[in-house]
This record gives sequence, C-alpha cells and structure tokens, in this order.
Amino acid sequence: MTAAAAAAAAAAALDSRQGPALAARRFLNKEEGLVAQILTPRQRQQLLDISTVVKVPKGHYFFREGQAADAVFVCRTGAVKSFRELPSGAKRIKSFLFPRDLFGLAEAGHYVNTARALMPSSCYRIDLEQLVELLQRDAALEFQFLVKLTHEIRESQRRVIMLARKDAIGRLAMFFVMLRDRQVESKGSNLVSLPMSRSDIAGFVGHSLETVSRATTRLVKQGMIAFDGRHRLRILDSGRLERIAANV
Amino acid sequence: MTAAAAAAAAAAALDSRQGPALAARRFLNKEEGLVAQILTPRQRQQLLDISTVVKVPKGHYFFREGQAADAVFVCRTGAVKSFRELPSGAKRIKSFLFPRDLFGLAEAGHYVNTARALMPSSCYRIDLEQLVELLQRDAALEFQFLVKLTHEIRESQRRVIMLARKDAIGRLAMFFVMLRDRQVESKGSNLVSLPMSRSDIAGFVGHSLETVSRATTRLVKQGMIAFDGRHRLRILDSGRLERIAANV
DNA sequence: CGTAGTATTGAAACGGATCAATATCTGTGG
DNA sequence: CCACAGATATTGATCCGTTTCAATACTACG
Repeated sequence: MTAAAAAAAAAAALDSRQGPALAARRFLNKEEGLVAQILTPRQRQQLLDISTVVKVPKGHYFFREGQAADAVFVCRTGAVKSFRELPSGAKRIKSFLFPRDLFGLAEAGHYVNTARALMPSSCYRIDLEQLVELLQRDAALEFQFLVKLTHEIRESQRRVIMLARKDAIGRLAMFFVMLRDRQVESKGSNLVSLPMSRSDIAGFVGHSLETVSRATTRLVKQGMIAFDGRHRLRILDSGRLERIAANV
Repeated sequence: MTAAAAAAAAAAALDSRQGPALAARRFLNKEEGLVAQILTPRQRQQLLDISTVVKVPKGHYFFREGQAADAVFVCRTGAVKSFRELPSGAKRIKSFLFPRDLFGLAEAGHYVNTARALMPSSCYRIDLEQLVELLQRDAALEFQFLVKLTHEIRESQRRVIMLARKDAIGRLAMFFVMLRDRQVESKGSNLVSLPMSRSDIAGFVGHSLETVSRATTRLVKQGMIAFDGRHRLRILDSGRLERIAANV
C-alpha cells in the first residue's frame, strides 16, 4: 500500500484522451502537483485491445450484485453509481463513478455491488481473464493498477473520515468538496454537477433523505452554495465551505 | 481493484511462519476457503533481504504522521494502532494492526498516520526504495501486493458499512466480530484480545467513549459477551452477536 | 500502596430519524 | 410543446438515542 504511494510521488502527470485511463484523483488537501499515472501509448493500446465500449441509457445496469465477475470497467462518459441493496430495502451507495474511474470490485468471482448509470453513460469493459494475464506479463502496467488501488484506499479512508463526523452540514460540505475535486473539468468554475438523487446522496453520506435536504437548505441559506435546478450546484463561498468540510 | 480479486480467488491458501508475510484476512461472510497470498520461499527471502526487524516497547512509535516515508512495515508480533491526531485533540483511529498486517500508507512521500505500539511489538521494516525496485522486477510478487491492497479496500468498505450504522450496539458487535475474525489464532476459542483502550475503540467506531462503555455493558448484560479484565473478551453467544453485527 | 490515567454510570440537552403533509421536478404521451 | 402523473424533494412536529457534562469507580504502574 505504501509502496504504491511512493511510486505515485515519483510519477509525473499525464493526460490521456484516448483509450482506457485510470483516474488518479486529487486528495483532500490540495497539493501542488496532480499525481497521476503514466500509461504509455503501448499500454493503453494493450488495454484497448482487450476491452470493448459499452453504452447504456440512464438507469440501466452495467452489472448487478452477485453476478459472475468477468470484467473490470473504466468509466468513459457519464456517471455511474455503485451500490448494494440491503435486506431492509435501503440502498447503501458505495461510490459514484465519473470518467476515468475504475470499478467492478469482485469477491470470490462475483461482483460485490450493482453498477447503474445515473445518466447516459459509456464505459470501457476490460475482460478480466485477459487483464490478469496482461498484468502478470507487464509489471509496469500492473504497477499502475497498484497505484490506482492506493488512491482507492485513500478515497475510502476519506469517506471513513466523513462518516465519522456526526454533523449533517459537515458531511454534506465534505461530500460537495469531494465531488468538486473529482470533477476536474469544473476547475475554477465552481460548478458541480450532481447527477445523483438526494436519496442517493443520503445513502452515500449515511443520513436520512430529510436530513440531507435540511442540511443543503441550510448551506444555501448561509450563502455558501446555490442551485441551478436540483442537479447543478454552484459553490459560492468555497473558502467557507472548505473550512466547514475540514473542520473536524 | 477487481483484477486482484479474481487473482485472489485463484490463489491457494498458504501459511507463512518465517519472513514477511501479508495477511489475507477473512471477509464478512465466512467463506469456505481462506483466501490467502502465495509468497514463494524465494520471494520471502527477497523481502527479508531488504527488511530489518524493529522491536519497540508498549507506547512507542514506529513512525509519526508527516514524517518522511521511507519504509513499509509488516507487523510481526504484538499489536499496533494507526491513527491521526485531529486539530480538536481527538484521535481518529484508522486501524489496528496485528501480525502479518501491512501498514505505512504514505502520501506525497510522507506518512499519513502515526503508528504506535499497543503492547511490546516487533515489525518488519521494509525499505521502500528497494521494495519498489523489487516489485518492478517481479510481477508475481507485485501481484501479491495488489491482492493485498484489494483486501485492504474491502476491509475499508467494511468499516464504512459499520460507520453507516447508527446504533451503538450494532457497531460494537461488528467491531468485535471483525477483531475475532482477524485473530486467526483464537479460532474456535471465542477469546479475543482487546489490546486497545476503550477510548481507542471509540475513536475507531466513531462514537464517544461513554457510548462505547454503555454498549459493551449492554452486550454483557444480554449475555452475548463477557470480560476477563478489560482487555480480554470472551464471546459467549457468537450466533446472536453475529446476527446483530450483520443486521443492517 | 498510592496516584494518575482509564472506565463506568447518571442526568440533561441536542440533533437526527421517523412519520406525515405539501411542494416541486421529470419524463411521458397527447 | 404542453399538461399531467408519478417520482422526487422540501418542510414540519415528535420521538429516541447519542453527546456532553459531571461524579464516582476501577486499574495499572511506579
């Protein structure tokens, strides 16, 4: 886990517009440099060779919980939610996936979560068997996956930090900041797209739908954020929002 | 993330008594086979060659948050807690480490957490630079780390599930079950050692110290668990405890 | 054996969950 | 393109559990 982090530090930033790419996201505290993976053109081509592009309309599934796992996915366009249906009927949202995100965690050969498109989306579908074979042959490529997993762990830990907070406003603030930081495109624009429903947000931050609603209302009333419709968030006072988000 | 899982499924169980070993822990739902890593004797020797054994008394530190990260650690004996000091003074416990656990997550070349011995402990200290080099050369070994990271992610997700619960008893039950499952030695014995303080537990499960105390008391009164002193837990009715732990 | 840190127990207050009613969207078909 | 219906979201009132503050009990270590 740490090994990868060191490598990540050593890695230079790279932008990849074509072919599968792994998103190395920014961390909580803004760092000077965006740590990213290097995929050589050849590696990207190798991944392309064993992958197909899957397009689905809003609300459709990439895979469902329990299904045999024979592929990994990398989000290409759109947005996806990964969740688990609980016996109680509630949905526990595991994560929201945006372009360049890797998903498809399996356990004992079966998908752990269900992946559903929040809007019309497309993903690279990478055959698992071939991928494993490829990784075994190419240590450098495998290393990129290792780095990617380290990011995954940190992201998960960030979520743990969020859930450890008891105040609804703080959790929401963290959630919004996390989303903004992930949407690299919106850099500087202070516009964040919220393709998920309020109830999905609730499932993610671990509060009830009503509490999420009240908390967002309070943030709006305090002038930190504003909405252009329910799925378009504008951050008005990012300094204050971040202070609340960081204020543990 | 998924690639590794598939490989994990393919991996056979192995017990390693000497040299660094990576713990592949059991998952929430007991599975038929204990999924573990394979480290060949040669790989283990390679890791040994670049590692040293560090012994510290109770309460001492392996490293502190922010320190330059130049090594990974694998717990050998004892128990370690990994945590972060918050501005507010509170400690947020990231994880408890037991023999065979890997730790030392770094970000931008510095340790993210502080690692402190809960009891007299020893760890393998693996030089990071050499490890990275070794991993780059040995895809198979690197793959083991990849598998290990996948476990780490699942563990983290399990923690997320725990934190998403609002009831104190449920969280505690999950915590105790998690601990028991990690202490492979205690297999069948129903005895779990709790080397950490109540306040550490509170920091881990995300509740106040008092709430943890009250919840354990209730579990005791309901006859599910009992204590031999504050650091020795006996699970009396593991069926009921597990049902509460799973009852999401 | 005493003392400082650690844990338990009690009482009061705060905040989120839940139940319930109303308002607002979104996507569909006319 | 509009209107309408079902789904989604907001807002309100009450209840319940955790936090907090405070006092007391325990335990481990010198």
